[in-house]
Amino acid sequence: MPPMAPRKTAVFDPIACCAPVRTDMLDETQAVVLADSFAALSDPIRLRLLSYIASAEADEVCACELTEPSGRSQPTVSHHMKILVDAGLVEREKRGLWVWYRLVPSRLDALRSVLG
Amino acid sequence: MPPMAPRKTAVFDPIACCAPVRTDMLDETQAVVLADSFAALSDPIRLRLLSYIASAEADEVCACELTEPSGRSQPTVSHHMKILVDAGLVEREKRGLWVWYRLVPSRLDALRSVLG
DNA sequence: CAACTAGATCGATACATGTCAATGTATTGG
DNA sequence: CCAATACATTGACATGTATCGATCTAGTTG
Repeated sequence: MPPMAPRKTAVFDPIACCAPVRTDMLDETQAVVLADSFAALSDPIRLRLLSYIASAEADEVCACELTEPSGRSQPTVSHHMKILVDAGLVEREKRGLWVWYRLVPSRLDALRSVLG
Repeated sequence: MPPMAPRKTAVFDPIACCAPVRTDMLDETQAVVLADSFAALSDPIRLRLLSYIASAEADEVCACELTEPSGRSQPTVSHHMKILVDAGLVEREKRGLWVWYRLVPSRLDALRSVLG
């Protein structure tokens, strides 16, 4: 049996905004929530969709603009956008026939801070 | 057809350390690499294992110490640690019978900066 | 070398996920 | 109200992933 190192106690702020992965041990519940967020980023198509919106001049992008650059069918893009929206990384707004997507920067910042 | 917004051109530094998701559109290859990294973080057990190592007093943790707090079998823990190591987030060193794991902070920082 | 041990690998199973054609739904315009 | 349109949902399929018991591998110790 190798030597035991002492461990810090886990003190956690339930606000999802800044779970300190690198300073305290995550409990089961926090881990599930965070894993879901990272799962939304774990697909190349979704990363490209997110990046496409983020890199647009305008702060929102029409859904009709996403199908072609992603190289996937319309239902597939719709499916992936739903995952990004459900993860809270993107906001969806329907205006008339069209749907517009916007980033939710605070959520991206939150995820970023989790890695710090 | 809704109004078209002009788009920035994608200029990319192939060094994985700082792909700017929020300022330029990712190409296929970058997206796959990054998606793999986030996939390593997309499981609650792996997040807890990572967090366990990160929150330890010592800068390395014995594999034998990981099975019990994770609540999974030894083969399952070994499987998840391999994924973290393959993703470059954790380093593995075998000394005698035991295996020791260390974080790779630069990789975590890199992933963090991707969200910025 | 033989017995023991820590961890990796294998094989099997159950479940999750990406994908698209087909169809459904809501909104607009004639 | 009817035809057209933009997007969502459904159904089906293939692939990927988490899990664990059983076994293998490599290092240690007598």
